Amino acid sequence: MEIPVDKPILVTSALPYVNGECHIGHLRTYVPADLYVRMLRKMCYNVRFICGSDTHGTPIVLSAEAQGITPKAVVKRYHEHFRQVFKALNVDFDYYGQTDSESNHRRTEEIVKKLIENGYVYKKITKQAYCNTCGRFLPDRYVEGKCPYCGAIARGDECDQSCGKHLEPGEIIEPKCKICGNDAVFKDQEQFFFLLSAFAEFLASYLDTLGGTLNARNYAREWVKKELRDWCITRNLDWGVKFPGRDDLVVYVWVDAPIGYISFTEELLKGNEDISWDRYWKDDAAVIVHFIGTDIIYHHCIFWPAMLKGAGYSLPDAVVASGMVKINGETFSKSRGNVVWTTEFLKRFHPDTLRYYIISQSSHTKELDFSWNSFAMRVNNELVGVLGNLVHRVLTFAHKNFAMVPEGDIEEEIFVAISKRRDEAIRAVEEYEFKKFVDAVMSLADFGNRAFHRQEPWHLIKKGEEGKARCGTVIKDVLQLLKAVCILLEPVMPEKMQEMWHLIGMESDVHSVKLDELLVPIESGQALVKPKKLFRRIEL
RNA sequence: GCCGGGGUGGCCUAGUGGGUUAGGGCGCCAGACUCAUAAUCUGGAAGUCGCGGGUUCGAGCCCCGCCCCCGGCACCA
Repeated sequence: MEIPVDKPILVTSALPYVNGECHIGHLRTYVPADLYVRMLRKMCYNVRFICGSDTHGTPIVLSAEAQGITPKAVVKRYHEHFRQVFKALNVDFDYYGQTDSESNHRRTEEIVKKLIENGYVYKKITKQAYCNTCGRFLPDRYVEGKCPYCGAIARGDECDQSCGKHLEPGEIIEPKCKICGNDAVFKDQEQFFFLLSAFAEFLASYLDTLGGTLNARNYAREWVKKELRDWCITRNLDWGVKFPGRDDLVVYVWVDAPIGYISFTEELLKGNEDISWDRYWKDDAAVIVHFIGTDIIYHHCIFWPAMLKGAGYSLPDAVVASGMVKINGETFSKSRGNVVWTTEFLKRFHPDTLRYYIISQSSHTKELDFSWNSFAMRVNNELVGVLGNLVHRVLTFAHKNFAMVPEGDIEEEIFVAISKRRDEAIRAVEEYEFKKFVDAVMSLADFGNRAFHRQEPWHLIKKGEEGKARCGTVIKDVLQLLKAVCILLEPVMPEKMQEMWHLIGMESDVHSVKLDELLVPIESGQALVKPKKLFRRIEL
């Protein structure tokens, strides 16, 4: 998507559901979003980046009960955990909130009231499974019984193992509570529904204008082409945002979760005199980009825009959906131990190597198959072999023979090479092709190795003053390349590139350096220290 | 079943307004270099671009049929 230069941009990253620890699957969304934001800033856009914890819903309530603590305590614990993980990985949100905040309660109530006012919410009696033993109503996924069509064991809402038919509430035979295993009964319950069916036409045309990745639009179109069923937006729970006027009902978690995007914007901009939150969410004065995983496309491309439209809010401009992560070809599974926890990973390896791997291993919308072997290969071949080695060899050589950035002019071909890769990198980011982005930049380092080797400075240095002067030019050319690599790779590996920035004699903060610095010749005379190794080989 | 994505050398993969010898990476083989983290550089072998038809002077890219793989099929965070 081409980004309008004159508008501020709001980038959001999917809200982690805080009932468990962060695994590397989560990062597939956050790391590219962070890269995107850092790169846009280098391109001088006005960007704000927000996220927060998704705190409501049944799984958190159950998780709390299992641990004998309150939902609030569960939320607090994992909210803190995610904050720390993001900090460790340098996923640098301008604001990280949580959906149980007062302002999110308020904003959710306001939006639900508005939907009611506009005639998009209606009441309906439904059959709801109730477990007498647990003393609670059961969401469909916690009900198990026999399929009335084929007789196989089925979930409350769908015959998921056998015939695949959708089951209406109350249809399932011999319902049992999946939590305690005892019999469940169906009770009549008053629930509220969102008139999603009224938005079919709107959504069809909206999806045609939506930016972001193709997988998001295609997936959503499929639903719009079929019939859109109205959506039950209330639950019989205590934990959550109360449905207006009903103390016994909370809104479904997928109502208040995305509204977090709005309330976090409000919280971020509170007291900001230059711009207020409603410029983003009411006046259509900003570009809104959501980074999510393919598993929640439905909610972001169907429910969410319909809700916003129905309540009179601005619509998202782009939805960028990342593919799922697998481990050694298998789906994540906590029970089978097929999972890689982020904190465990970070005990062993530098966060930037993980960021690099996630970005470079596969195209953003495709599945990423993690393996320790492929991780080690990327680090050893690319970060150590190509980039780390180039930095180390040229700086060691320069330090020994010059001890500073040598005099001399930079060859024109260097600037040509940099400009070419810069353009490729910008195009890649605009297309959400983050692998292409990193590949384009790394090819500059590759270019550097070839140039250095071809000109054999280790021979030149032995050929008197003239040789030394030419040698200086070779080094300076490569340093210019490294400067460019550093700037362009900062969005991928912020910490390592800051280290490298200092190694090549730069004193500023590479995080705030803009793209126009790419073609500014590196200055001669700056002291060069004996380099330390930027990356270390991984032996498995 | 329906919808979407995909099937390109041992592995991963680029490549749609159809047009020079199908591009890159990993791995492999040979050689070079020695400034450098056994890193680097040069060269090489290896592909009937899922199958069968068709359109065209010409198709990985277009059309028809078929096979296979992956994901989704809703209130589940």
